[in-house]
Amino acid sequence: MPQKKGAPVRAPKFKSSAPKSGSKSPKHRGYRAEDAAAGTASAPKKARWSSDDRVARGRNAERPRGGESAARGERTGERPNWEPRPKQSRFERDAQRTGRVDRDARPARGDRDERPRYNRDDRPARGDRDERPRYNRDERPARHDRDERPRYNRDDRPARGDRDERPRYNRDERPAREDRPRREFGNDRPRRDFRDDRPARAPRQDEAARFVPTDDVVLERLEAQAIVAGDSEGVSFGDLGLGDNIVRALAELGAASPFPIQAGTIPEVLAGRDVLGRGRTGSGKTIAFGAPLVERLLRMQAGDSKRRQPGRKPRALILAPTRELALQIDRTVQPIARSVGLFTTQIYGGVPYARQLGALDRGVDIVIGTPGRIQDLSAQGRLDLSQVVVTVLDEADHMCELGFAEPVQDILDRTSEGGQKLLFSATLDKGVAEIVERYLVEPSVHEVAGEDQASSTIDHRVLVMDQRDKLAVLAELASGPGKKLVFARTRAFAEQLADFLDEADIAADAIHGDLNQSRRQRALEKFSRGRLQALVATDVAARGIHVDDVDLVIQADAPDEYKSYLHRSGRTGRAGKSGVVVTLVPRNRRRKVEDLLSRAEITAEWIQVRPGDDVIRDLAEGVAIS
DNA sequence: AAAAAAC
Repeated sequence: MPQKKGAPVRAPKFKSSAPKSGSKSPKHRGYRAEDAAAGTASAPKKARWSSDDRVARGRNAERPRGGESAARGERTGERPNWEPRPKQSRFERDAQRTGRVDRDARPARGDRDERPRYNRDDRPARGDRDERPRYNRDERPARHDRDERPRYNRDDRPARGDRDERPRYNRDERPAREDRPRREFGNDRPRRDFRDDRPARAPRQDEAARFVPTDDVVLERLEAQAIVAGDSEGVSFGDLGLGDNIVRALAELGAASPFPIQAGTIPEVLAGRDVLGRGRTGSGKTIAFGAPLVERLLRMQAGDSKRRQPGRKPRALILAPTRELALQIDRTVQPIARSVGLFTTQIYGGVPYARQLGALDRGVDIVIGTPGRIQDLSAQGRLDLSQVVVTVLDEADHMCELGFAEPVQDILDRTSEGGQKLLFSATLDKGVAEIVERYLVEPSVHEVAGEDQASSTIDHRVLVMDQRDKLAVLAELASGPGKKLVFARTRAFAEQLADFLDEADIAADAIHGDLNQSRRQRALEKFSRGRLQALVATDVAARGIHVDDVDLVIQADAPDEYKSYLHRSGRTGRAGKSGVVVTLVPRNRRRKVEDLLSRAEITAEWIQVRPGDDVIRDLAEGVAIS
């Protein structure tokens, strides 16, 4: 198998020259066993590197030392002051930092500032790189422009009064935008009957084939029965129809009594109806479909043997748009299922088949996974979906978008005809209409009444800044205590930002689709456990992912789609907790972001900032600002 | 045009 793009690549060892004295002794702080064995390239003095040395080792000759990046050189505008390092650098640095590699050879903490930060620096040159043209340090503009400006010192900032002259962004001076009527839930419109106008099944061979660029349009919401929060007051999971074991399992998961969306949909699911559920991010949708799904399977098998029968075919299927989300759903559903003797398994890509096939052979009741691998196994005849009588689409609107719709429909076609279908999302809209018309029968549609921004626990800020100040502002925002989730629009930029933050001594890692599954999971797990200050993500982490106590969501790039804004934001402020979302916007993108927020029906405070401003520090430190 | 999702 070819090397995965994101996997660390070992540099070939250099053979010729003899080890230098400086690295020979195990007591020397530069000592590395493998260097002694393999030999070290000519590094005359260990203390400092010449630019040639650095160039010879394939590194950016002007790469800064850690910690200075944010403050240096941004305003020259002539070239980026910071450039990405090779991908494995953060990984290796992490190994060094955590001591998993070379623990004993690692210098005492105090020594580290005096020498290059990475073991990489001690590695031999790679001869094959020498021929490639390299950036020449001597051709750079003189350093003086950078050296004159010291690293930004908070205490040297002008007193507050001096800064008042800078205009604060004034909402009222913004260009008027067309008055779009607020979307209504349409309680007075006739309820749509999805069945009667269902068209004959259309051929769909070409649907995914052609690329149709779509605007970020706000689709009509579906008619829904409003769930009034107060109605579920004092109602227990047991009252809703769940059995004792399941209620106990829910309590152990921390769900003592039902959230509104759960109170609304659980009885409907138990009644066997097709259900569309819309509850905002962090409102408890997983339990809303997971718990009644288990209860239903249990009721349907009443009388059958409770024992796990080998080869038993799955009777329920839960589809999610990302592997991490599928895993997370399983972490909630599995204990509920196990409490009544049912088994779940995860079927998703990026991992070997063997384990998944083994689990299927042992017999499984609920399959949870992503479309690709499920379609794959199913087409191979190794996953029989014909007994699936309950299918859930989590993030259903997303699952109905281009690229997902086709495999999702293929999978739905393989499930038992007439099986129950449950569609859930925080942004459920008419985008699911085609699937609904094709596969659902008289769905009952639910949403929680009064879920608008006014009732939200999330606070939105837009920081308008010079494009070239972005990195500095990001570093300031990401410093400080607490978990910061940073979103970038592309994988490459996410990777760059993680490197950049790590360089700035902010423990950071990245998660995106270019990384192998184990690195994706490891990054997310480290972040969850509080071992990272910042996790930089693409939209792979925008939907559904729950991490306790993310206090700040930073959008280094504004998203393209309003739904993405809503889902990214929803990584904070979960289950009624408070949270802050900060979007970094270069001046020339203001209009675009205004439109985006308007589609998302979000009102944010707009603030003009420069690096070092109090606002930024306060946001980083979680100080509430009115 | 990007991201995600199979090998």
